Amino acid sequence: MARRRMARRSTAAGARRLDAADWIEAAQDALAEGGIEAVRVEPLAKILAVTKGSFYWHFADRRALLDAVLDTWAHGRIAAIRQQVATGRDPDATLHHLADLYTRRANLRGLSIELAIRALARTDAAAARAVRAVDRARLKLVGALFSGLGWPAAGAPARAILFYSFLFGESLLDARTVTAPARDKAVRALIAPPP
Amino acid sequence: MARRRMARRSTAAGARRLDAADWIEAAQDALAEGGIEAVRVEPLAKILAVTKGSFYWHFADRRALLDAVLDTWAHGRIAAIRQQVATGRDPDATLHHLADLYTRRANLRGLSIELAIRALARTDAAAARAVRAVDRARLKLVGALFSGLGWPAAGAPARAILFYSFLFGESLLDARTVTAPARDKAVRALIAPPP
DNA sequence: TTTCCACCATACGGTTCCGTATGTCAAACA
DNA sequence: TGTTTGACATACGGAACCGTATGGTGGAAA
Repeated sequence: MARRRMARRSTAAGARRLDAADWIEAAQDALAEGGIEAVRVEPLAKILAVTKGSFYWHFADRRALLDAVLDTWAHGRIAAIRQQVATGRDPDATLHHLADLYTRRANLRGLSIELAIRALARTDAAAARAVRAVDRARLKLVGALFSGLGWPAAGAPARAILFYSFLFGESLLDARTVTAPARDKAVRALIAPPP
Repeated sequence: MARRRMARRSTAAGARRLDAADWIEAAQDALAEGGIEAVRVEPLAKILAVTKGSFYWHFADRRALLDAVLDTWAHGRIAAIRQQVATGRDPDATLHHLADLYTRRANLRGLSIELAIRALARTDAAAARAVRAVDRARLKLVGALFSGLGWPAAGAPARAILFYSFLFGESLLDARTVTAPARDKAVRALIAPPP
């Protein structure tokens, strides 16, 4: 439930008309809650309280919706990481904030979407492309943060890989087995300056 | 294609009869190559060159197959990690060997199955239980390896979490963006003894 | 040899979903 | 006010699957 730009156009009965963005947002919700196999045309239509006649007005087919979701996700994540590293905070605080977004479940919906897309990327070429674009941007920018922490040019990229791998990997481990103190300890070890 | 206990029973025409284990193995193949949505009764029957009449003889329903796959996977992974740490090698060599199994794609099929099951675990309770059992065993045993490397009792569990999070997370990143040298550098940093 | 049964084939009904074709209606427009 | 048109609803055909019911068969036991 991100921005709900309300009442852009509404009939007398208050029933809004939909556009492609509404379908994309509903698809992201389904992706977060049920994975890729929950992103289906007719169930989404039911959730949006319309029929699939609406869907096939806005999209050619289901594949077009998936591509739009991937495109929206990739552009959004790239814009987000650029914004995160441009806040003027020091690298240490920025990295801790980025880590919190995933490990502390500050953005559970975003995390679920990300994991679903990365799972899809193992078999879907378009998803793999979206992941590649996001990874390139993140590893570049986060690598610069580690450089700012004092890591040499030869070590910063590996540190950035370590950082992001941990964030995604940790969310795949059993949440009841990974205790919060151990997890936070791992995060601090990752963000620590070079010896 | 693990052990193909061949010709346990075969007809004159060479057409083997199947048992539940054959279906589980085929399901694992499908899981590795197409994710959970590829594990379907009729497509599997086609691959095994039988009809689904065979399937419903060995299993009550599709859910029973999934549960059997999860059970087989969990027991197999727990037995495997116990065997890995009991080889008599020093902790450093054992950890590097474990890391290679994932990061060097020495066991791509196993990795794909693992990721598919962990993705499923986000929405499926039985899969979550299987993941929990495996994580408990692995984190305990690998934590002991880090203790053997010299990490204190207060730091070894976090190190084990870091280790396994990295392995799974790294395989979710774009393979073309994560260079092999940077990846290996990250592995060495993870397995390094405490400062 | 006959019987038996594990294993599978065949056939079916039912559900869910995709995609298309076409009708409908309110709102913008002329 | 009549006409257009964007945004649906309705209805349909078809495919893919699930699960069941029941019949067939080959090999081992009796």
